[in-house]
Formats: sequence, C-alpha cells, structure tokens
Amino acid sequence: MDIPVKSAETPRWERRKEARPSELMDAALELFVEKGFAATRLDDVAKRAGVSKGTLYLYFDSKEDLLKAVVREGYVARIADAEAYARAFTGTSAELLRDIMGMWWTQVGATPMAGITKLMIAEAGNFPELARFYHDEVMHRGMGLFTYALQRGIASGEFRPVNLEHATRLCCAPVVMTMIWKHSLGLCTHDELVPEAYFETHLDMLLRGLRSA
Amino acid sequence: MDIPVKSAETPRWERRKEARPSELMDAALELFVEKGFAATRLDDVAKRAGVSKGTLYLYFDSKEDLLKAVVREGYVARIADAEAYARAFTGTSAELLRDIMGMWWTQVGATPMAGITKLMIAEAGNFPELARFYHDEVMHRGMGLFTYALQRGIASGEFRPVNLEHATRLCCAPVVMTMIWKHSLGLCTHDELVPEAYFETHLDMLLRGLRSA
Amino acid sequence: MDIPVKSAETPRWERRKEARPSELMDAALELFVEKGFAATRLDDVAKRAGVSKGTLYLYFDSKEDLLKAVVREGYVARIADAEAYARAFTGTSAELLRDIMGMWWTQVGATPMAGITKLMIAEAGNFPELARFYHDEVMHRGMGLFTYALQRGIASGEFRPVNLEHATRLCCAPVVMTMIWKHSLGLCTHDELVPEAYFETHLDMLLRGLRSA
Amino acid sequence: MDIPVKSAETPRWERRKEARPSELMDAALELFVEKGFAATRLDDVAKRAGVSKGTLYLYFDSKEDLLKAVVREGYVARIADAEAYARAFTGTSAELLRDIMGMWWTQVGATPMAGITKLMIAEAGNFPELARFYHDEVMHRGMGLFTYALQRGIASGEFRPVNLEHATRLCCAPVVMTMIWKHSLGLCTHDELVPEAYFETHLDMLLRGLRSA
DNA sequence: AATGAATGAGTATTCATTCAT
DNA sequence: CATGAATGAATACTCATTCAT
Repeated sequence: MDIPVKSAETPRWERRKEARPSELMDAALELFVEKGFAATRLDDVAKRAGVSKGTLYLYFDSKEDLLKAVVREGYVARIADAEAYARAFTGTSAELLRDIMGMWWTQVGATPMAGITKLMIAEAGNFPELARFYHDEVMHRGMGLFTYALQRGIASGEFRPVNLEHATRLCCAPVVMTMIWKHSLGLCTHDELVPEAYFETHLDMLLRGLRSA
Repeated sequence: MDIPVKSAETPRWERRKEARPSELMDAALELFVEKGFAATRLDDVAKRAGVSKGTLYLYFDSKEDLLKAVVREGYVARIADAEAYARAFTGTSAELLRDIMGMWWTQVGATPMAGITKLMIAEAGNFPELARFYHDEVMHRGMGLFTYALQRGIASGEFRPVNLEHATRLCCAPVVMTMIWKHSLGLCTHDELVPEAYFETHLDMLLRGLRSA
Repeated sequence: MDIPVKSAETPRWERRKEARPSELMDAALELFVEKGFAATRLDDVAKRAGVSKGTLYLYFDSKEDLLKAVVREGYVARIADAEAYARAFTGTSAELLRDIMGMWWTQVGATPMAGITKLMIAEAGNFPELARFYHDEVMHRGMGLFTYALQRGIASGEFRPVNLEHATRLCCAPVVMTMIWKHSLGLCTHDELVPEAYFETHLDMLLRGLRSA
Repeated sequence: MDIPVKSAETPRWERRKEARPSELMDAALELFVEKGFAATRLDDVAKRAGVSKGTLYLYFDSKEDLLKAVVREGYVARIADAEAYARAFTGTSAELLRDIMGMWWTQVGATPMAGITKLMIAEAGNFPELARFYHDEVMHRGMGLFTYALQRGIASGEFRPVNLEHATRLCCAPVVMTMIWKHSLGLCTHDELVPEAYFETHLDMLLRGLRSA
C-alpha cells in the first residue's frame, strides 16, 4: 500500500460542505443547458466544479435529483420577490407591466438560468413530475404576475377589457421566446437583436393594443 | 439515401417497400418529439414502425442521420407554398398576416410536425449544423413571410412604420410558443386554451398596435 | 467511421440462440461457486462463455436473474427424477436409502452443481425470495425423499420407530456437509476422504441405529 | 492491532475506548453473517457500532483485516477449554461425546458466533489464507475432540472399532449443519426443530451405531 | 430486402479507503 | 482519538451499430 507523497500546494481535497451544493448546481446548470440532460456527463459536472465524481453523490442522490435541485433552486425565490414587488406597486399598470418584464429579463432572462426554461421544455416528457412542478411553481406563478397587472389596469380603466388568459400569454410569449432562442437556435446565428430594445417595441405595441377607447 | 426503384409487379409483402423511409421517419418523429433525441431508442422506433432494428440501417446511416432526415422532411415544400401564396396575394396586408398565420398553424402548428420545432430547440446545442439548417431554411424563411407582409403594409400606408425585425418576432412569438407548449409543459396540464381564438386575439391586438395614426 | 477488416477465421459473432442460455449458465455456475455472487464479474462470465457482456443481457435481465436461472435450472429436474424412482422402488427400504443417497451424490454432489448449495447458503440473506424457492423446491423436496424411505421402512417393520424429522436430517447432514465442504474449507486441505466410502460408513451406522429390536 | 494503554483517569466520553475493537467486531460479525462479506458496507458497520467510518480504520487496516479479526476473535480460548475438559474427563466415552456436543452447541452453536462458520464457508474461496487458519485452528481442532472421544471409547471396548475419520465427521455433520442452517435457509422458514432434542436423537442413533457387539 | 443476435464503448452509481480538521 | 468530506477505482447495465443469415 503506497501512500502517495502529497505536494505542498495541492491538497487532495478540501472541506467545503456549505459551498459545495451550489457550486455543483452551478456547474450542472451550465452543462445541462448547453448539452441537455442526457448528453451531460456527471464526470464533466464534477470536473467543472473541481471535485471528483463521487463527491456529487454526497449531495445528490442521482443525476435526476441533481436536475431537480438545479431547477428548484434556480427560480422560486425570484418569483416570490416579484410577487411582493407587484403587490406593493402603486404606479400605473403600464409601468407595472414594464417593471415586471424588466425584472424578469434582468434577473432571469439575461442570466444562465434562462437556459432552465429551454431545459424544461426539452425534458418535460421525460420528467413529468418535475415538469408539473415547473409548470405550477414557475410558469403559472410567473404568468400570474402579468395577469395581475392586466387585471389591475382593466379594473382602473387604464386598459380596455381583454381576454385575460390570452393577453397574459401575449405579454409573456416574446420574453420566453427570446430566452429560449438565446439558448438554442440563436446559438448558430449572429443576432443583432437587442433584447431591451425589442421589449420596448413589444411594450409599445402591447400598450397600444390595450389602450382603452 | 437511395430509395430503390420499385419493380413492376408488387407482391403483397413488398407493397410497402417504398413507403418505408417515411414510415420510419413518422415513427421517429413521434418518439424524438416525445422523449428527445437521446432518450429515444432505435429499438422503439423500429418497433413502432413494425420493422426490425436492422432495417433502420438500410435507410439511414445513423441515429443522427435519422434525426436530420426527420427534420428536413418535416418542412419540405410547405414554406415555398406559403411564399408563393404571399407573393400572389392581392388583399390587404392585415388579411395577408391573418392568412399566413392561419396556414402556418393549420399546416404545421396543429400537426405532429410542430414537435420538430421543440426538437430543434432541445437539440440545437448538440447538432449545430442541423440547427443552422433549420434556422436558415425554416425559421428564417418562415419569419420572412411575416416581414414581407409587414413591409407591404407599411409601404401601402396600412401600417405605421415599425421596427421590422421586432415586429416580425412579435408576430411569430405567440405562434411558436403555442407549438412548443403543446409538446412540452402543456402535456402536464389540461389547458383550456383554444389556439384559434388565441390567435384571433393576437391579431386583434397586433393590428391595433400597427394601425397607422 | 472505420470498418475493421474481418479476419477469415474469427467471425465477430455466431448465432447460437438455443445453446446460449445454458452456455451462459454453465459459465455463471462455475464462477458463482468459485467466487461467490458479488465477487463474480459479468465480464468474466461472458468471457468464459466466449461472448460479450452485452450478450448476457439478451438472455437474462440482470445479474440476480442469472443467479436465479442457474439455481432453478440446476436442480428441479433431478429431484423429480429421484421422486419417481423412489415411488416405483420395490426393494427394501435400506436399499432405497442407499440408492437415493447414491443418486444424490452421483448426480449432484459429485458435479459442479454441488456448489449451488454452498452458494445458496452464502446468499440466502441477500435473496430471500430465491432462498425460499430453494428451500421449498430443493431442500424440502430432497429431504422428503429420505422421509419417504424412512417412513416406508418403519411401516414395514424394517426400521424401528424414530422421530422422522430428526432421522431425515441425520440422513442428509453428512451428504450436504460433504458437498459444502468440497466447495469451501475443503479447498484448502488435501483431504483423503473418499466420499463413497464415507457414505458407506454413514449408511452402516445409520442402519444399525434404525434396526428394529 | 495495537490497543492503546488506557490512561488512569477515565472521563465519561472515554469510557469505551478500550471496548471499541470488540464493539466494532460485534457489529461486523452481525453484518458479515447476515449479508456476507461483499454485501456488508463499512458504513453500516460503523453506524451499528455508533462510530464514524473513519474510526474503523483506527483499529483495522482494511475490510479484510476486519473480517480476519472477527473470525480469529470468534473462537479464542473456547476450543482450548474444551480440550482441557476432554483430557481431564473420567466418565464413559458416551458421556464425553454428549458433553462435548453439548458444550459446542451451548457455547458456540447457540450464539451469534455460529454465524462465523457460515461466513467462512461462504468466503473460503476468496480468503484462502483465512480459510486455512479457520480449518486448522477451529475445524480440525474441534473435530479432534470427537476423534479423541471415539478413540478413547474404542480403546476401552465401549465402542466397536470404526473408521475414525468417518465417525468423527458423522458426529459433527448434524451439529455443523444445524449451525449453518440457522444462519441461512433456516431464516426463511419457521422451523419447529429443537436443536437439543435433535442432538439427543443424533446421539442415540450414533451410540447404537457405535455399540460393540 | 429484412432480420435479430451479437458487439463493446460509454456512463451512472457504489463503496473501501484516505486524511485535513 | 475521532470525524466525515473527499476520492477514484471498480462494475452493472444500456443501446447504437454491425453483419451472417
């Protein structure tokens, strides 16, 4: 049994109990988004996080469990923040729509986490339970924010009465599409699209469409 | 992929010889869309098409080749038809927008082929070449139809001048999102959404936003 | 994609659909007996049977399934034969005992299958379902043969009345022990023991103990 | 394996310091016997002993070393006691046989240590050196006790002359089998067998078989 | 053309062992 | 002494691909 000589500067490992899970989830997020669930090797996740493969299993029961953690961790807090913001908002509903959309893009759409949406779309068929969680806790609640703003504007007479379900989706679709696009087909083109400007146009058109009278 | 010339007599057991490739692609399409590329087993594709796994390799060089064929097959001729339709159109640009959207939904969005879009989004990262093909030959040309209609309306004074790139995307986003939704998260809920009605609202809002003056 | 040049004399594989399962079970029996269940690698089983690891999975669902097949296959037919023999036997009960014991040793004890007994003892804790099968279908039925002979001898007055349960076990124990011994501790000594002679002594002593009056 | 000298004062938390090795061996014995060597996880051994996995390595060099310690520990002194008892015995040889068998069962067979026999049978193939130790120091010496009693009885004319090797094994087989049974297949049935009564029958039959004249 | 038995590279997962704290 | 986070070698199992029939 040979005991390897340890070099002074590279300890074989280091205790990181608290930091590990999020380091691992960060690494996993990047790879899952880039390659998809199946094509991501746990070896690579571990390597990117700078640990051995075995270490992954100290924190997550399985590859699927890791995916779940990434998805759950990524979103929920952010949505709750936005809900609180909306409830406390006192300006016009048009401003509220603009703010929600802006926060969504800044805090999610422009971050690596936007890839989660693409991921969930790709894997919904393979993880029905997770898909339902994502649908209920992320998509539905996220869309609820827009429904709230629209309803608020209609109630105040700021907007004309419209089908809420439809209008909600019309608010979200361009944002979601942009997030998805960035992580899929957008990878193979050199888009000139500036999301912020695009969303300005979106809001402009939308508000014209919602204007009462 | 050479498809053999069919001999003059057609004994019963040979009946389907030239139908094989598309039967296989149909089976593959369903499974790729449902499970994703990696999670689809060629065993299952073959079983669904009622042939043995070996037979797949008579028609396709590899799993990847099958995916490419499925994607390429999916869009053949349809866009060209729509392009011809648009060029020949003589009504208002609003009507043209409505027609293009309607055809797109009817001929693609409402068919299993809508799943290809989801598929490409999921696999774009792993098959850049295929993604580029899909982007250039399908998405870009498809979006070009809307750009054409918008440009036509602006030129005629029917629409106010808007950023064409942005407006094009705003036209498409709700349709693409609906196609994707149907094949992913939509699977785990019982949506009440009626696409046709939704697109009516979409057009209504859009045209209000485009109205000149 | 390089296609390897095939050498004339070693086809990469050969169709053996009928013969495969028993070839694989033979190989597995040897290794399971020699090394135990856990220490046997399926790679080695495959190699010993002259096939690839994947081929194993064409015939058996899992390592555990392979073990079950080996155990089931090994025994049941032999027991049924012996039961038929006993029922049809017309000589003295002492002769029947001797014959049963002789057949048991010749057809099982002296063959590699004796190792299954050792295997089941080692793995009973890990495969309760299999252990129960073995207990019910092999041990219990095997012991039943001796019970039958003893009962027959007592009924005819050839043997004195004895506790049947105890006597049955006393008949079997030396035979089972010899089988187990051969495949465990016996491996590390150079036993002079000649099983046939030992069983002669066993029968001689046993029959003295059973003699009526 | 060095057991550190215990310091004079014994604070409460140190109380068990010198008991550790045997607590660990007790835990290991139970698990090795129940699951076999390979299927026993050191994590579980440590948990059952109420220590961390690392602690195991303070006392034992490896899993194999632990097994060796468990086996060696199991028999210590007991055989020597029985040998002394036999040498000093002054009654009939039949009584001596009964006593030896009774002590063996009471002090070993009926205790968890009986499981060691099963363990060695299961693992003899994988640990030849340990198997040889167990064979020489336990089985052979244990059987020697019966050989001694038999020889004594033949010399005194109490027993008829028999093949000593054979008779010794015939004495032991039912006892060993009962120990093994209890820890393997016996686990999956509700045996009515009362070992003490069974051994009475065994001795009765045996002595009838040994009776001179 | 079609089959399906056989292959073997690829990967998720386990667990004995190490060692900084 | 004791801990438990970290390691990485080992292995069961999967599945795209091949090719004799």
